Amino acid sequence: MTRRVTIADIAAAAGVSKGAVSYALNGRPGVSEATRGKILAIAAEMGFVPNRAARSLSVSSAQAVGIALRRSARTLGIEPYFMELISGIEATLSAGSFGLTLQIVGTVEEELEVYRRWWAERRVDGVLLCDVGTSDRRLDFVADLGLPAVAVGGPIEGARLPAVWHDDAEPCRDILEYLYALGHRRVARVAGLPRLLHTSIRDTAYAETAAGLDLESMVTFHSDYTGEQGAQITRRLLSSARRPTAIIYDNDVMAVAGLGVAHELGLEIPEQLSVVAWDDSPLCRLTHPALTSLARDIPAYGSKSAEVLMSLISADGTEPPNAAVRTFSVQCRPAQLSPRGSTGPVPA
Amino acid sequence: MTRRVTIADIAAAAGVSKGAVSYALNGRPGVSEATRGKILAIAAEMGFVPNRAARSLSVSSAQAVGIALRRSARTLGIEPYFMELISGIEATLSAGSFGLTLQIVGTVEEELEVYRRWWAERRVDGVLLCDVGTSDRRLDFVADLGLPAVAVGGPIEGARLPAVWHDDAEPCRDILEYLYALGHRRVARVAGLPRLLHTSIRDTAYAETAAGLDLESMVTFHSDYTGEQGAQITRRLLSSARRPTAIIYDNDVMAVAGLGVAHELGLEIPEQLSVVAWDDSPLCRLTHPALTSLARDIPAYGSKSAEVLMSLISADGTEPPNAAVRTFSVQCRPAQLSPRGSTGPVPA
DNA sequence: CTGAAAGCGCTTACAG
DNA sequence: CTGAAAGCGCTTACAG
Repeated sequence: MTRRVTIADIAAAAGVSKGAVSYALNGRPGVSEATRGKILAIAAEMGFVPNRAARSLSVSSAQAVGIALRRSARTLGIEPYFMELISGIEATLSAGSFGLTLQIVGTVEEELEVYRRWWAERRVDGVLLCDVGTSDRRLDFVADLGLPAVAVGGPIEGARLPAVWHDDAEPCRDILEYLYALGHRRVARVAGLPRLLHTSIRDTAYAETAAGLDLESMVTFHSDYTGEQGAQITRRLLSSARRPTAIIYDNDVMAVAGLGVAHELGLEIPEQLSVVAWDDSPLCRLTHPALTSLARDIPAYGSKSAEVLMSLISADGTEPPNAAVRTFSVQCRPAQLSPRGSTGPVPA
Repeated sequence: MTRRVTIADIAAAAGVSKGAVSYALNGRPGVSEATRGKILAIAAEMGFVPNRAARSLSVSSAQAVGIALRRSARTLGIEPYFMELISGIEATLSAGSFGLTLQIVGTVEEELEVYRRWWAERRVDGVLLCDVGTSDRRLDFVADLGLPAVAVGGPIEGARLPAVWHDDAEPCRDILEYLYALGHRRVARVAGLPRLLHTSIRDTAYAETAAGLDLESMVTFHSDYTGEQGAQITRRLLSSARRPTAIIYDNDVMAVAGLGVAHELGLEIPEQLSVVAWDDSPLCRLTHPALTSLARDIPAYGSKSAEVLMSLISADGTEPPNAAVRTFSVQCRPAQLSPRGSTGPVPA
């Protein structure tokens, strides 16, 4: 545990001032190429790594972004979505030598408080907002705070911050038309939390598509994404008089749970029931039969979000209220239908 | 976006020195109760939040701990284990107003490099080492570095750092004796990565327990924890001449995959095959029948690890090479058998 | 109990 | 191109 080497040590060893060392290290003008090379060599030899706190204090930036997650431990664990998203985010951040600070919160109020504190402390330079809601207090809050932020979800009308999103409507149309082509006329959907933006976008898309097809029924039940609710709703659906011949689930966890219920009731899949899952995690390939799903590249989605946030942060210093940057909206590739064993034609 | 308030502002408003403000804010002696109260009131009114970087630079501590995860995006996502662990860790850290810095790495070399950099930068005050191996380079590396660290796993012989762990041997005995009591004589195990410490501990425990019972066979296949390998090994096991009547999986993901294969082969569960999973995530209740599992409180495990690390960090300043603290070993409650529908007696 | 000052390790105008 | 100096916002001995 030797003493940490600082720019003062390098300056002494190189026989120059600390300022010169800083210029050399940061690749800025102010030193000749000769001294720059010498300084760099000495720094490398001494194993110099700049102290973050000192740098942050000087440039008034944390070189870190934050994510506050408002989900319970068990919900977070079971949803492959978040870990995949975080993987993508983290990979991009660390490539830009940004750190990722994570905090789990219980309520919106707590979440807002975390943002306020992080920003006041300068613990982060910006945040990523997950689980965007239809009417989301956080959006205005961070904008008012002046905290750089990117919404991971959208599109958001009248946004005061950039959003990274993918079209949820198109995949909804795809899957419904696919099921229709397979002969399904009674389709049910186990949807996510109604307060989430993408749930409401899907609600609308399904309703509009259904209106254009002569379906016998298209019912939707909202849930909290847990396997418990997925199973419970499925049980109710499958016990009804004219039960659906196909069920679409808004996440993979509920689809797996629904499949379990179908097995429990002795239904043959896909002969007696077709099942579709959103979010093609490996979970979908674990079941028998494997689940037909709507696959998105979630790590790429996280990556893109991090990228936009980093550009927002670096842009922020130069021209603060840049409307063009703020309302920047990036659309990712929509979910693709990935048909597997859990869907099939309705027997004549 | 008003200017951030600093202790200088408070000092000016209160008519005292910056030093007095610092003493008052940190609850240290050096100010009278009267001025302390006045300073605190002004600070609260002005919405003061101390700048992290400045504090870190002064006290030479980051008020943050780091976790480097060496797993792929998809493996991380599918394993509820990590998110649950992180939830527990994070809850405890933020209660102590420590931040959590997360990084995902590809190789051990990268991981070691991350530790070196984090410590040199003072980006973290300590790290949590997950996925402890039987022969783990990281242990000596961080000890040599002088970087405070806690191993999340153990027990570790000749440890130079504290370990938080739970006994894996006892649950192994429990489950094997339970299966034996149900009449199972041909038991198979789909184990985790052989390089991981807990895998080898379980290997030994099963072997020793099996030796004391008159089993016909007790085979073990090692895997990488993915559903793919779980399914593949299960297929092989169930296609063999004298196939096992019970299979124990080292994680829940493989157990779910194994159950899928059993369904695929038309086996009745538990009549023709009993299935046991380690790690009782909600995943185990999603299947039909629900999986008998070995349940641990993983968030609590993470919590405890974070707690030990924080105490190690605060102890570190006072008496650096404290052997008693360093080799501190905390044993958590071992996994408990949670019987559900996937296990049953062997038909006569 | 209180104030003035130095220091943590960087960055960045500002003179030479 | 280079050096000396001030400053980022805290903490902490050190005198009064």
